[in-house]
Amino acid sequence: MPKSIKSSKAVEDRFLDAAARLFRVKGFAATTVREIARAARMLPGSLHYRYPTKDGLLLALMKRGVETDLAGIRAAIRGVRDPVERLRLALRARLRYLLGRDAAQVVLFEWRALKGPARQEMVRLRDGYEAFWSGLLHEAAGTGRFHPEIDLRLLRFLMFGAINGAALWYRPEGPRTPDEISDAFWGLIAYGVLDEAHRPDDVASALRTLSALETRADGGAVD
Amino acid sequence: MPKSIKSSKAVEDRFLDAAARLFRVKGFAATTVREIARAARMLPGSLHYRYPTKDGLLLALMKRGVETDLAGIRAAIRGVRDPVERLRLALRARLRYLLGRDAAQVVLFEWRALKGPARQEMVRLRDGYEAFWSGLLHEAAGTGRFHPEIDLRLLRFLMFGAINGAALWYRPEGPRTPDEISDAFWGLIAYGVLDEAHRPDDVASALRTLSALETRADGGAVD
Amino acid sequence: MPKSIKSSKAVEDRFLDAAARLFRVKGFAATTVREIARAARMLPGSLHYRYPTKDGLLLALMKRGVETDLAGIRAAIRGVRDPVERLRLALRARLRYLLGRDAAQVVLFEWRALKGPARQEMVRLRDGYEAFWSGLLHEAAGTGRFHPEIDLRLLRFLMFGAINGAALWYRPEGPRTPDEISDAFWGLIAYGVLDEAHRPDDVASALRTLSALETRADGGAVD
Amino acid sequence: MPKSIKSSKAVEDRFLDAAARLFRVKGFAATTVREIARAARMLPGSLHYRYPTKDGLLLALMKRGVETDLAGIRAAIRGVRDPVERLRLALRARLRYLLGRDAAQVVLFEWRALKGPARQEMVRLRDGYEAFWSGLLHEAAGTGRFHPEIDLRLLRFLMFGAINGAALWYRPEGPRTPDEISDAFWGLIAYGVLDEAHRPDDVASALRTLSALETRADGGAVD
DNA sequence: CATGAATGAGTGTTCATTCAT
DNA sequence: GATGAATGAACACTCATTCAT
Repeated sequence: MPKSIKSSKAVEDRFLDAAARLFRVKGFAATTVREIARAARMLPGSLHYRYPTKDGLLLALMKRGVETDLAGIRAAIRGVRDPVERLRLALRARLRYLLGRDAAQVVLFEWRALKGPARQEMVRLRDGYEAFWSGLLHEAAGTGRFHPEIDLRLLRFLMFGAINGAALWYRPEGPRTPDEISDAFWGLIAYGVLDEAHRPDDVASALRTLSALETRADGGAVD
Repeated sequence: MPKSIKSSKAVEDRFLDAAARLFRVKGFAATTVREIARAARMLPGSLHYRYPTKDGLLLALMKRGVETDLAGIRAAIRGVRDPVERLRLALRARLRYLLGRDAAQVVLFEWRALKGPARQEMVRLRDGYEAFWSGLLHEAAGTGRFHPEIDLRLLRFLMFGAINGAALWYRPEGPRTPDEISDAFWGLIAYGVLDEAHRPDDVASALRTLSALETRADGGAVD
Repeated sequence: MPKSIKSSKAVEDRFLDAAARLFRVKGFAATTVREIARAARMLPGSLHYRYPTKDGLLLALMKRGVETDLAGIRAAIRGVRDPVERLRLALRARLRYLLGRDAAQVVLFEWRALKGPARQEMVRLRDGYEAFWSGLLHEAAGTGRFHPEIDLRLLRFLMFGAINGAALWYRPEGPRTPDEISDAFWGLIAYGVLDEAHRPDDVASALRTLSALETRADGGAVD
Repeated sequence: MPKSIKSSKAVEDRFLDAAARLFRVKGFAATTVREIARAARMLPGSLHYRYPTKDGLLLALMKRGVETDLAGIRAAIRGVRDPVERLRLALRARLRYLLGRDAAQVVLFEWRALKGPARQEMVRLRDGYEAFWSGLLHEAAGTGRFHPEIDLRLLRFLMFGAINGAALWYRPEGPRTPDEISDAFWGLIAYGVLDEAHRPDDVASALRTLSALETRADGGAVD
């Protein structure tokens, strides 16, 4: 029954899309299932038929979000060899996805709403995602073109903080495309703010940070 | 009656402290006023006596957060002349506040929950805060030690994204103090990731971004 | 087509058996049609094909219960002439049915759930059943071996109360078979608890009760 | 605050009385909390303020029922010495309570609705109640006026089955008072149905039943 | 000032029933 | 005959807010 499978998938997507938009705009807790159903042009009972609980809907949304995100990034760097360039392109894909899909922002801000097993599954998902980025960073650093003193884990947090933060201020009608913003961030991170003429003699020591890695309370360290 | 004023202030602080902690852990919408009252060892009726609405409580919390934050930053840079150093110290103070107390973290993600006048007041509060940082950045850039092509607004977003993001991953038992994290971020931003030997000849063009400023949908642009 | 009739009957029995068990364990109102369908290894739609309403299912269950019960009792007393012995054997058959299958227990407590026409039909069913027992009792009393002062309607209630009550405390793994329990009840009812040496002189007056029959609110009196 | 305590107790009683009546007429599962609140002339939220869950309301109702029942029975037999007469008076009190208050019947039929800890507490309550009756029966048998072959546990089930069953057929407008019904039952149980002239020679063997006591699945045997 | 009982609109969820396939 | 997706009214329960004391 290609018809029924197709329509079933389409119905689920309608629910997930509607939920993603509302969760992004109003937040998970402030969004009612009735609003989601109405936005999907269905009735509350029908939503419950597919997703028995509101938490389950959020989890399904987040899963789809992470998968789509990773797929987009992998496609963006496919065939590119230079690890530093791969990092730049990955950042581009990430920001493009973050600003283009509602689900991505939901993943960022609403994971506190999940409890118990659903939360654990989300943590697992996120750890996998972070591990992927750790890999990209290690490969880029492995070229020898990075200052050797740089703490890659803090660098990852810096990059992600900047990129994710864009979800809070970006407006589609603004003057820059996501790609331009991403490249600008990358430029700042790669080359620094200070003119070369005004740098201290020993940049290395300024970049040096503690080497011990903290251990994460909710799972092992990725980096 | 300094006594009564003091005790009144203390009671309000108990409510705000309790609310700050709960909002951070569970989110604004997922926290009930009964929980806040119980955490402050009061009864729901008493909470409503001080803060007639839940939105009002969030707004008061945000106001206190911005004031405390700004006071900490101003104290940190008092007497320091060099604008670049002032920027570094301000970042330190900001992260110290963000990681040390619960209060302001709620500002980052929960303002979506506010509606109508409360939301407008929140936007005004945030705009004032951002204007302060814009001032710091312009002064630093005014030294001539920044690459002239840098978009200060994007730089502010980069810095704030990184700093605010730390609220999501920082653990007090981790290996670094807030000051160390802040300095490390500043080091990366100031000097860049790439070794000087591997930079392109024309860093300026890589840093150049569009000059037009986007207009903010929810208020005027600050920068 | 004896085949299709047979299979149709078998399917209906699967539904009724599943419903009987669940109604006994959880009660009528607390049992969902989905649970019944699942227990019968069918889907909700299929259950509704046979029994369009949940009330109808309960009614069908009750009908089957009364029919099976009466058939068992009739078989047990077939060929026995002595009306008192017929009464003892009927009690045995009744308890055997009640404890052996789930079906009829639901009749005892769940008819409150029915409304309107279904409830009237249930009352009719029950009245017919009670009329059968009234006949048995009148025949036994007609032998002249009963104390003449005994109110046969109250005696019927006593017997039924004891027998039906067994459905609430009986455990198959207990020390007595249903037949033993029934005979023990019959022994107590027939011969009394008090030793003959300790009876009052005038047992008759102690047994005498009012002769007027109450009228039933939900239908005519059977006895 | 005698006022508030008194009114608080009165409000709780209003809820319990309303719930008892509705549970008796429609059953626990078929009664909505809105109906209970309306019957108590309160709003749903107010009911929830006193009884956070519907199950808790049922449990409170049952507790009050058992306590009131026992208190009535104890008052009825106070000062009476003859154990057989005490038994007769206890049965009277029990039936009077059962037919006079809605709560009692709820205890009889709705305990299946309780789950987990609430169910265990109910079982404990019921065991205590049954133990009280066991005591009455043993004392009566201890007079030597009972047939020695009688199984007291089965006798208890017989008595309770008859008495409890009355809840299902009794109508206040009927021809007999609860006391008359109770005495009639007691007469039948005490002296038996069969006229002395028609008894078999060996009543003892007819009354004899197995001596081993079954163990209860949900707790120890009381008798 | 502080309380806590009461409110009632609204929430996530349930479930008997319908019906196109 | 059988299916299972869809329905929507109803459910138990929540909770910000009110207000008499």
